[in-house]
Amino acid sequence: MTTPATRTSPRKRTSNGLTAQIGADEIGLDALIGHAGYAVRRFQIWIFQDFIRTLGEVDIRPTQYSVLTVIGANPGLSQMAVAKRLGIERARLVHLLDSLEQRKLVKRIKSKSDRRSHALHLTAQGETALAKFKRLAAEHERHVEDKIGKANRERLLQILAGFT
Amino acid sequence: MTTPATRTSPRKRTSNGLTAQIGADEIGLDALIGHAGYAVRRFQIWIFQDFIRTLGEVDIRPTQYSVLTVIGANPGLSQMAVAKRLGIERARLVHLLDSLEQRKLVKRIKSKSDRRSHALHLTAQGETALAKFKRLAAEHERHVEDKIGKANRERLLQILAGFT
DNA sequence: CGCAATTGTTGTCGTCAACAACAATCTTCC
DNA sequence: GGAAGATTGTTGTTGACGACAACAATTGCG
Repeated sequence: MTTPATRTSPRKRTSNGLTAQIGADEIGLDALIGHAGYAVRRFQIWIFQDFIRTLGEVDIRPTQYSVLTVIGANPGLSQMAVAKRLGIERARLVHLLDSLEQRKLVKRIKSKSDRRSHALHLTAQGETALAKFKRLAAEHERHVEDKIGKANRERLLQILAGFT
Repeated sequence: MTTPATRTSPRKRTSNGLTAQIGADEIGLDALIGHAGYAVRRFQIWIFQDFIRTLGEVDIRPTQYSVLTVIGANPGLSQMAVAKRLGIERARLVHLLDSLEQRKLVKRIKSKSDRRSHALHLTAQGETALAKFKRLAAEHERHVEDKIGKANRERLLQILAGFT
């Protein structure tokens, strides 16, 4: 937990001779505390690890989940549209869909109105699978609540609503 | 950042129009909204990009900045201690320090008390450089304030304080 | 002393963002 | 109607990053 945030300057003389070995929990972060990016990075690592662990039994990672969710809610989207909406490179989405298609969760249907693009749909298997994924994702979300508190999670979502 | 330049393809329905092409901003996220992880991921991408851009003139990335800050505040630390404190693999820290040492910002001093380890220090050049980095980082932090609001940034730091 | 643990290092593997190039196809404009 | 330009999906490369495994040198402990 390492909460002694009030520590200021734990430096011990080391300039030439003996090296002062300090425990990791005694090291001052100084300017790092107060940087939103640092806190957000650490939190994002934690939250992704919990997501990956909670959905480990179904082998679904956060990005895969977001793709499935968007396709499920908007059948027929093109790869370009999905990529743009989720902030994923379309080059990257190709591999993601290759994987999901091999697992029979998604299918690419050649669009007749624009033969360059594919209309993305969930398979029947994908629909039922996504339902299970959503239950597990909800469980993960409860872990977040346990970690930072229900009210804080709500506030967090509210603060960051503009980025979704 | 959900690039503002992606204002493309305002077309919505092709002439024969079987497949409905929708603009990216009209796509429903459904279950994705309400997931803390998704919002945090998008926010983290935005904040890192702004950090990288704001400190682009000095070519310092977030991880490099965190390493320099910790060493600056705690001279003489071993690589192990820095890695543990920042949640970086010690294997990864090797390359980070190689780069920073080549740029004459950091020096590894062989510890006499434990000849396995190195005591990490900023060079004189590193000290003055870090001062400049901190000014630019503060500017970046103001961008965050502009984006989500001063009060929200404070609240965010408070909520995520346990992860630093 | 001898053996386990630690430290820095090297290497591999997989994820992810950012680009670049390309063929097929569509749109636009002359 | 047709050439020129843009878009879509695809392949490939690069670099940052996290996770692991193995290794030599060194330390610490039984």
